[in-house]
Amino acid sequence: MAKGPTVYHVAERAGVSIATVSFTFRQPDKVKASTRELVLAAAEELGYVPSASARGLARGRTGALGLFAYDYLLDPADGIRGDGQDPHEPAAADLERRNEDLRLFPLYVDEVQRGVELECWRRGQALLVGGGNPENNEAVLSDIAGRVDGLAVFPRSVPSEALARIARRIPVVEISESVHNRELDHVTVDNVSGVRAITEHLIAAHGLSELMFLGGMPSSDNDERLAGFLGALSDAGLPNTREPKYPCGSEQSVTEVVRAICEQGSLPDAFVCATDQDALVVMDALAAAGVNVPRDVAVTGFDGIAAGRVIRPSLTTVRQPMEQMGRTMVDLLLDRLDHPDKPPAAIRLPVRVILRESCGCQPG
Amino acid sequence: MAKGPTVYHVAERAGVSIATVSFTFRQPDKVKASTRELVLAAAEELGYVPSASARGLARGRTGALGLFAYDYLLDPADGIRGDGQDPHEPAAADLERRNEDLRLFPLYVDEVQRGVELECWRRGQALLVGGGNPENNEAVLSDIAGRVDGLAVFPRSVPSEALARIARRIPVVEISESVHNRELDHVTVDNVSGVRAITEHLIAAHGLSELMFLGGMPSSDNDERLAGFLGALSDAGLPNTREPKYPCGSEQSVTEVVRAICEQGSLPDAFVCATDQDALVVMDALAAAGVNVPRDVAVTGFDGIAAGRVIRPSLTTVRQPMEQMGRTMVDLLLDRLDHPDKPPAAIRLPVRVILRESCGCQPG
DNA sequence: TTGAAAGCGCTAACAT
DNA sequence: ATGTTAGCGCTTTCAA
Repeated sequence: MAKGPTVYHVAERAGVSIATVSFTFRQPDKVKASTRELVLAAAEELGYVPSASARGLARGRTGALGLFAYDYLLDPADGIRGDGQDPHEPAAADLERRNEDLRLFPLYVDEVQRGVELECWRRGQALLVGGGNPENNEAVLSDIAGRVDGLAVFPRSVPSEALARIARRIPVVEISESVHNRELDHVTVDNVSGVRAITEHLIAAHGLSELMFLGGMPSSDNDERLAGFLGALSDAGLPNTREPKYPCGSEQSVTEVVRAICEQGSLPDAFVCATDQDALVVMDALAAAGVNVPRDVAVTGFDGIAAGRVIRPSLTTVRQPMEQMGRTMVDLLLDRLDHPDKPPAAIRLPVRVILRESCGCQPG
Repeated sequence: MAKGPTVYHVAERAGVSIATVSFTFRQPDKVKASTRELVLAAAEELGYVPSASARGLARGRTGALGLFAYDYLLDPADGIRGDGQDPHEPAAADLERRNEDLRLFPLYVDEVQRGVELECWRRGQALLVGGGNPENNEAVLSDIAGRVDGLAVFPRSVPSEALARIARRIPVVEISESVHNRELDHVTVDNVSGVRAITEHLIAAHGLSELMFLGGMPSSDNDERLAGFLGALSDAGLPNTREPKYPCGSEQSVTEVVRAICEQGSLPDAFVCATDQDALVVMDALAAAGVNVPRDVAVTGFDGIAAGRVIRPSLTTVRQPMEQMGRTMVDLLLDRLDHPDKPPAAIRLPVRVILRESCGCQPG
């Protein structure tokens, strides 16, 4: 029992060759029914479980895909735990609070991951998941890379040199961030139309005119969202009066921006945020400043994370088809395996505006 | 580029033997510094990524662990999608609604999974995740089994014969459900103390006396929780007036039980529920019947899922250390690999009562 | 329809 | 300190 039965054991037991055992499992029709029964029975009795390592080696394919995501709970600054003590007692207070704050809902990443999982299982692929803090990032990543036929990654979850290296060996698909690496396959959403539509809604349905785009690190997604915003403004003949305030880098947090605006008493009519998480932060900051949403100012997000449905006021947003994006990543990977030489694909999925309370609507 | 560089290529390029290449990666100290540089450089230039299949085969260990969980979104009854149509357009309305209902928060499974992930990455183990609907369950499961050194499973996520078979070959650890299979390692929590404590709280702090235990499928966890409940009652000298009403099987849903009670106008002082999810259902049913919590009746849960913090009234519950449970599963697995002959372990982790609004307390 | 045999890429004795 | 070599368990021609 130490080492587990192999094809050899099964073959011996069934009185056939190892090739026949292999055939029985991979191409059951190629063996006579009676032989098949024999082999299957032997395998059953022995508790035979094929070794994926051996199979992978022999076939040159592992039959597994990988997913690598950053862990938004692990702050790069302070690593995975508060102290290096007992690995099982995470610096409780601190970590707990973080969990309370951030882990409330399935976020963007989780929902995409779910899509990846479901599609992998459906297509008979094993799925390896990786992640973690920047310290062991690369180790985990290249370990995974050696185990899979293709890799799905979230942007920035891994240094781009490491990614490039891996992409030389196996197909890699990146979600969003379409500009980042033009050699890779990508799946994105229609950021421009989404933000354009939600902005138009604010203007047309609520008669708002002084809108401010806010949030996020610069990224190609956010650039596109901003473009959609500006497009809607100009279509409506409105000036972008808040021009200097959009995508703020890390040196100026969203919270601080909002606080400053509140203190100056110079609220816009609406904050059009680059992501739902930004919008949540904005709403928190507004609440802290005693500003009422949507009465005093409207707020919109982008993503459609679950939290937006639950908070009060509920968040008007642009929903990305996250599960489908995950599934599409798997599609692309599997497709790429069969067609290594196709030009890089950039699938762009549609989005949907979801009107809730934070813009001033009163959803049913 | 088609097949990717191997040790042989690296060795040739660096002008050393393949063994030296191997050593360079596995035991860097065993090779002269200069040689090491040489090899590393060659590997870098070639874009070498070690094949985990080959390594696994040679070493007799894959270096990966598996996690298998049921997917609570996939109803066994109707499978993964409403129609068998386009795999990318899940029967939208239906699936969406489910997501709205169930996918609001990270549930028990998610939080445990998170612990497993973090611990795996920390310990340098790759992680394979499996799940899915009952149809491809077994296929996915045995596929995973062939790829890993050990497997963590949620109870009932897989037929027990299949599990037994796998357990013959690799260590398997089950979370909770300690009675189910006594050969396997288990990690559980102190269900009895938890429910006892929360029940005592209802009695002592709120002066309630007619309590009703409710919910869940029968399971060893729920049995223990019920035992804690009954223990607290008898300690307090209270009769279990609601005896016939506890763990209701599938033939009588929790919702129906609550509705019936409301219609009869025979509310107890409190519903002590077997899980948070049961408690949420109970609270929904009560709300639908116009019953106010906690004024008319108190409700408590068990688990400590995030949703309980967010709903109103917030849910008084017993929190399981879910992340830690996941980490512990990994511990057990890794430990078992080194000590195959140790007797089966059953780690029981402590729980914590969390007082919130649904019992009548006024937290924070 | 089945068997024989040559690898797949790497590790780990064992030699040198 | 490094090289030689024999597998690890399976797939897959090619023969029989």
